[in-house]
Amino acid sequence: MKIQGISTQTLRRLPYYLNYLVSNETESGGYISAAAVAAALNLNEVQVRKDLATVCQTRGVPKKGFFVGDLIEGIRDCLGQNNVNDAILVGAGNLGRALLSYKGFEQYGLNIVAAFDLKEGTANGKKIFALSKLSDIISRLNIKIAVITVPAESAQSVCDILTRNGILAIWNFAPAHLKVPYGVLVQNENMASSLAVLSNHLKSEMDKKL
Amino acid sequence: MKIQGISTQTLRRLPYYLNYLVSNETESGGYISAAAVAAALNLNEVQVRKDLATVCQTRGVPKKGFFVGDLIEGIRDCLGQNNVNDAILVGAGNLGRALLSYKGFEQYGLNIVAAFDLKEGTANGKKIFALSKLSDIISRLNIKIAVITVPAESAQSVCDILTRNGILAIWNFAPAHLKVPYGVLVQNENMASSLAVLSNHLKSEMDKKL
DNA sequence: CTTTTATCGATATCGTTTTATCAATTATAC
DNA sequence: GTATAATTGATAAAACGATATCGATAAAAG
Repeated sequence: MKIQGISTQTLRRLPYYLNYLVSNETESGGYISAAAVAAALNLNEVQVRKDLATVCQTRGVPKKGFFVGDLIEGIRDCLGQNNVNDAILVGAGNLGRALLSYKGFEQYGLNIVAAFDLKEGTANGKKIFALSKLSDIISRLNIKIAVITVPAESAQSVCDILTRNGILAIWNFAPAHLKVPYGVLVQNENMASSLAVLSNHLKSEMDKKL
Repeated sequence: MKIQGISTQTLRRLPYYLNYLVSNETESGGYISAAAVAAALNLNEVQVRKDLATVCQTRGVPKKGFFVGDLIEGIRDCLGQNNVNDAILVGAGNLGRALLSYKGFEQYGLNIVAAFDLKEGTANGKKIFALSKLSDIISRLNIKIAVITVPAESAQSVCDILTRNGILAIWNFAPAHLKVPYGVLVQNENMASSLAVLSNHLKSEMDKKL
């Protein structure tokens, strides 16, 4: 299957397709058209067609659409949801603890196996390791994914430790732009950025009404 | 100030600038150049210059840069961080509770004043209201922002209730595309989408090494 | 006062993503 | 078997965002 060469934007839409396809699998009669998916998810039809064609092994059939089973399998393959990825989390503050207690990650293929903070402790019944043990544990467990939930000031230094020890993908919740070596991906999950967009929209909507 | 007509991407970068500018306000000597900010945040210089020029009242001064005070004020204005926005949260499952217990939102101008779920209860010492009271409370408190943390299946129906009652901005954590009336903004914060990007990157990096 | 130089602002170029268009294909109906 | 209609796949156009280039400006230095 074509795993590489999928645009980031397409990749971000795949979970939406998957969710819809799985929850409607039975009633779709085996095939579904790009137009139907687009209408359901409120997306552009051509965009959906291109996305689906990218991930689906089999071609779409005129007058019928794409075979739902192949679509689901193709998307799952691209997302790697069949093999759970082990990850570590650095920063056991408020947000870090909240994420640790969130049970929904495994469903998406992420398994947080260890958490770290400045000093040892426990949170939600899970052991928090001292930062000094970071390098050791990453390399021994051969971890490739890390979640960063430390304050912005320390994000880069934590990031440096991580990449030096072979981390390839970082899910960054700190409000800081991280510099990483080539080949390492940073996915920023900045609550503040999202709130920025929301809040600005709200403000201009309110202004309109004055 | 120019609140409307700011691109979404610029808007998402504003919190980064703000964070950097505030934490370096004293040592910057009053003025800072776009190049300096760009270097610190690992961004393109021209991009930063354009962004800063968009939000700053005063023009940048050759050989000096932008006046930091004006920058901070301009960004805060755009983000509406001076007036905390009251919000409600619907869905007190794992993720919802995690967000409720997260103390960092007010810092960014969001204040969750009430939470709702199918049935009443308490979480983290906060009262959870029954969904039936949603309409009433939204209109009485004149809430304009809502956070959705319900399962994908019920996201659209919750969303409909919200928009019917005057909600203008929705922060959607459910893996579902929401259809909203014109003028309502949905900001998707899909963990699954982010994980999709991370996981796919990891997969293709690992494939390279084989 | 003049020269130098850092910085901005504007314009142009480039690449990516989205959207539009249309011919090719094939199931379905007659 | 032929016509019809839905749907795809491919190509083109448009929109958007990021980056490069360069002249204009004003502070600083001589």
